[in-house]
Amino acid sequence: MNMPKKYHHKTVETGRYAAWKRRGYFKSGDADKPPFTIVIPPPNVTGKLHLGHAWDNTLQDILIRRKRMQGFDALYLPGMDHAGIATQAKIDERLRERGTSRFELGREGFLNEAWAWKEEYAEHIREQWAALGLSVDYEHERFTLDEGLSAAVNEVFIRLHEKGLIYRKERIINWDIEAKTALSNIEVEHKELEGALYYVKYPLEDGSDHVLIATTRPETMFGDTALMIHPDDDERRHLIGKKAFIPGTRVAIPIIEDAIVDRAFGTGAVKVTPAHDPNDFEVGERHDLPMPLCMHEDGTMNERAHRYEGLNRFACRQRLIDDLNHAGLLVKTEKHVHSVGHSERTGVVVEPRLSMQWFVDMTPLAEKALSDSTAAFVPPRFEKIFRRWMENIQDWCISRQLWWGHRIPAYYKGEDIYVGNNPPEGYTQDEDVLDTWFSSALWPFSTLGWPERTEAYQRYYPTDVMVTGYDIIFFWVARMIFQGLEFTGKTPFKHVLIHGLIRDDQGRKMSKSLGNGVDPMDVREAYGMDTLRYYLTTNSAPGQDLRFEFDKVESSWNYINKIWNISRFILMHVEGDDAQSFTINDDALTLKDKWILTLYEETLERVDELYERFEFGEAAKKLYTFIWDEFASWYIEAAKLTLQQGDAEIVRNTKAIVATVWRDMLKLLHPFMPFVTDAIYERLPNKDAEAIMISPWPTSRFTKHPRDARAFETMKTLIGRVRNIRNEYHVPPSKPIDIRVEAAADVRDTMHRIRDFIDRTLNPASFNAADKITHDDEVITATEAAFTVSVPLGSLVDIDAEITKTKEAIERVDKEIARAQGMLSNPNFVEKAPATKVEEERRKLEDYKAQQAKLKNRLDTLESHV
RNA sequence: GGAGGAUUAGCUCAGUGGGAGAGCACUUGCUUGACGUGCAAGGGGUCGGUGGUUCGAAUCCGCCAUUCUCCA
Repeated sequence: MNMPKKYHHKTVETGRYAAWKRRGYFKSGDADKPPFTIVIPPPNVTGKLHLGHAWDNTLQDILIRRKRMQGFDALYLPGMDHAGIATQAKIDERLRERGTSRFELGREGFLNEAWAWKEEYAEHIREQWAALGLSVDYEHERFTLDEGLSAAVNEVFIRLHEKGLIYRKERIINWDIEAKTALSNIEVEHKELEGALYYVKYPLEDGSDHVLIATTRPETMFGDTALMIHPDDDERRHLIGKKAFIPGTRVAIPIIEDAIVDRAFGTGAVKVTPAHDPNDFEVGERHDLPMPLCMHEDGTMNERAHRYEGLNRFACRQRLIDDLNHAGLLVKTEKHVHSVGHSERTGVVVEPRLSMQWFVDMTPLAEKALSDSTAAFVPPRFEKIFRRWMENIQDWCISRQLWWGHRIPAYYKGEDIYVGNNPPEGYTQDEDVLDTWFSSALWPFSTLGWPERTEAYQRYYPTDVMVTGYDIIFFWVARMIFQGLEFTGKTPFKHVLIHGLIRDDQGRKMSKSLGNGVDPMDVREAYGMDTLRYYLTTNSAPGQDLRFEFDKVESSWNYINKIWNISRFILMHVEGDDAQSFTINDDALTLKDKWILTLYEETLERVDELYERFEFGEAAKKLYTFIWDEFASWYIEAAKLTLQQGDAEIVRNTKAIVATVWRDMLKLLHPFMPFVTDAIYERLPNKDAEAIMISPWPTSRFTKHPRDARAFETMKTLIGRVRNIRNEYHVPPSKPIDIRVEAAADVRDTMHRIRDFIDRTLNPASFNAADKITHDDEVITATEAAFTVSVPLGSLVDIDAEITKTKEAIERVDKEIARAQGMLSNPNFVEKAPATKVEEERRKLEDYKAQQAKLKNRLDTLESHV
């Protein structure tokens, strides 16, 4: 026995992962077992994993480790995502620091840089997976830009195009002026901002009057191609067909009518900028208006803005407003709160911009997803979120003006477009790449070899559980579902386990800008990865956010330290024993043995059920209570005596029970804390496998003894009541006390059976038990249904205080009796409530009545003393 | 505007039809040979408000309040 007194996480964890990997424990492929598959949500190759990854991945590892132990061919498939915009931005930054740029390097040179970057960061990520203890099968590791996965992306693009579900059109898209690429709708975050509504005069061409327009974006006036009023606008009806000048210019635009105008907003007349606003674009199409852009791709004004050319859009707005004001064309400015789109990637205000892009026609795909998806969301409420989004789906802009990604398999020659894998001579490929999520959507099957019908694909697809945060249900889960159904005919996973987000100790989202992030590797350094894993996965309810608190991390550490010390105690007694000696002899079971084995069975059943329902917090809590409050605090304490004094067979049997129960508890804990359980398991003389992670998951094995279990619970209560008396009256444990117990024969018999334990826990000077006990001295009494225990404390006894306490106890019991009688005298309850409930209430009522009688006697005795 | 979450002990959170729970914090005592990062005992809550369903509601339903999030 050379276990240190204190749990030392570094010693425990160092080298352990490498050994598991070396021995091939993570490998899948045993065809004799049923498959169980989880694909990792591929982290971006941009950098480090954060606490969110640690949480998400640990949940996956918990599921996988348990299923592996349960005899499944468990495949936990790892991989990474190329993360187009994010990675390209990082590489651009690196190049800038080096004094160069991707434009200087050219596309090929840039891609070489990008792949070097990927190799570097992939290695970082693998190191972090190892630190997390993830039992991933590296032989199946994939990257979204791998050859096979790229082939899958091309296949999907080409097939959707053939079906007419992918099209190329000039439309208003969300333009990120910083990344200089299109974004999809869900990559835009809407924020309420206080802006202004500017009231601007557009002079009529004939000089007779002007039209007053209210706009939040005056700088786009250089892209105006009409003014618009409502057909029912009688006051301004005469203006229709006339022309007005864009203020400050000699550019005349027509005044048109369209029912889309909201007459209640602003002045009831609006400007139309078809190339910079989605609604105006529709108007432009309806009225066949020209659609000029007035900005460059970087958000600066173009030549149409005349003297404002080159200014960025906001600087232009400011200057323009000043100038209009001086020219008397600005009538007024009102504060105006409105929703402004920001790039989810770069944070800049998104510019709606007319642009030629590729789109997926979502309608038929969404319909199929809604009717055919069999994904069971956990918790179920998240399914509603998925469905609502699908029901209100919009077409998906999938082209990105980037270099790092899957280049679109479309080729051009003059006006001709070819989409496919083998372009004819003389065609040049589209410069753009696809949205990263376009390839992520295929992840559950592209990683398994699709579109080839590989062995892995046929064996492991569809996958079993997808674990991810609620923040990417739209981005990812929904898209995997419709692409899976479209291309494999199956929902790509049976369950979707949704977890929340990690927040800081004040409930704020962790973010770089706030600087409130916590690095999982720092937590590992201070507390160990088992502590972090346990903390993350057991401290919130499914789907709920988690507030990161070091106090709780610490209490998780304390728990593992407790587990360490329980193990230490057990190993002190059993280490080196012959493996054969751990067979439990049912004929030699003591009361406490029957109690703990009964509790063990109940715990195992319940924990398994909770695991199966993904209720890890509850499962862990159940284990915690069993291990700490029952097994350690009572069973081991009682076993200490047996191990010292019992006869040889009882000692052997006690060791067998302790070792068996504990080995199984380590197994139930293993998915949460793989390192420490592995380290302890390997020292056990009764281990049943080479390593805990490949050992069999415990199943029901003991007979339950409910009556003995209840009898032992009564003894726990008895001991508790006497301890309470000692504490209340400040009688130190070292001072022996007389103990008298009034109880029926069966209870007295039980007490007799655990007399040594009573002696040890209560330190009695004398111990008397009888049917009826009368006292002629001053005693402190505790009354239960099954017994009355009294301790004579002489002058310490305050009769008045005892009377008060007894009266309070009677009041409590009276209340309970009233409650139970109320229920039982209600015919509706007796008829409608389950029979077990009714029976339970009857039993309680009898217990309370018994207790009440004893308390009343006690009160009489006390009062006669006064 | 629509949808959803949260509201339970000082703090952070579980629980979810049938006697209010945990961790931390707090009080008292303890050199009990696994653990003082521990052991023993204890104090502390009209489960946001309100109406309803039910024999019975912290738990289910309606409304209100506060707060957070997503969507438009």
